[in-house]
Amino acid sequence: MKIDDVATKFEALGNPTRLKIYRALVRAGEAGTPVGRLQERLKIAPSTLSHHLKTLVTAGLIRQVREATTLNCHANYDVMRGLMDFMVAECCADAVESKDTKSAA
Amino acid sequence: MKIDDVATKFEALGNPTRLKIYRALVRAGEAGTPVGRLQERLKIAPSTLSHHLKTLVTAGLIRQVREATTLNCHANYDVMRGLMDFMVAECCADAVESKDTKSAA
DNA sequence: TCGATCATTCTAGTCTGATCGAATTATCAA
DNA sequence: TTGATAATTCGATCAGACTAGAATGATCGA
Repeated sequence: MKIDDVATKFEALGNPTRLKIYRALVRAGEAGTPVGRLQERLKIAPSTLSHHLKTLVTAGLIRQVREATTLNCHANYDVMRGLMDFMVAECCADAVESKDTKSAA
Repeated sequence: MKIDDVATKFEALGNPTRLKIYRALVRAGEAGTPVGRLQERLKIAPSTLSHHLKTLVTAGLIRQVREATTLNCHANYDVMRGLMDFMVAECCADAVESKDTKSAA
């Protein structure tokens, strides 16, 4: 994952409202959550919610699947894993080593 | 870590320039990197760099230690670890399970 | 087709963030 | 103290983000 892509995803997660949406979707697991239910639970104006969902979809963090009249939203776990990998591999190789050294000392 | 704090940290990492700064600091390890060296390596205007560093410090992602005339910048590895923990514990418990189930199937 | 529900898009207002040049503060060497 | 270097703060501009009400599009039951 390129660093600009990572930044885009972090930016998407950097808004409190969007982070709550994302967390709700991740917790929902494979079943996902319809837009309407998110709206009820998080008490967000529909237009605002839709705006944030679009941002999350564009960032690749979630996807939406139409099921009859409702739109079901799912977290993209692979992308989340990619972010974690970036934090660990691209960033934290030295960090972990340093930390271990420190802890051991 | 509260969800708003997490959002603040993600937001800080959500700017490409800041993410590059942060990555450079994480890679620098315990030794850290002076502001001036960051400025040389990343080719950012001093005032812009200072602005972003302030944001990272405020978010708690890095800290600065004065050493004579230079300011040495360090990544806060504990905070990074806290972010990872949030992703895993607050978010991904179901995700990992679902993934394993899927992979096994 | 009509009506109802679900969700998005449009439009607009407000606000915050990114950037950089210029001026300022801080530290040290001589 | 003076001069030099390091870094921040100030001031201004510009672009983009957040929010939400109103209007529109999509889907299905009757």
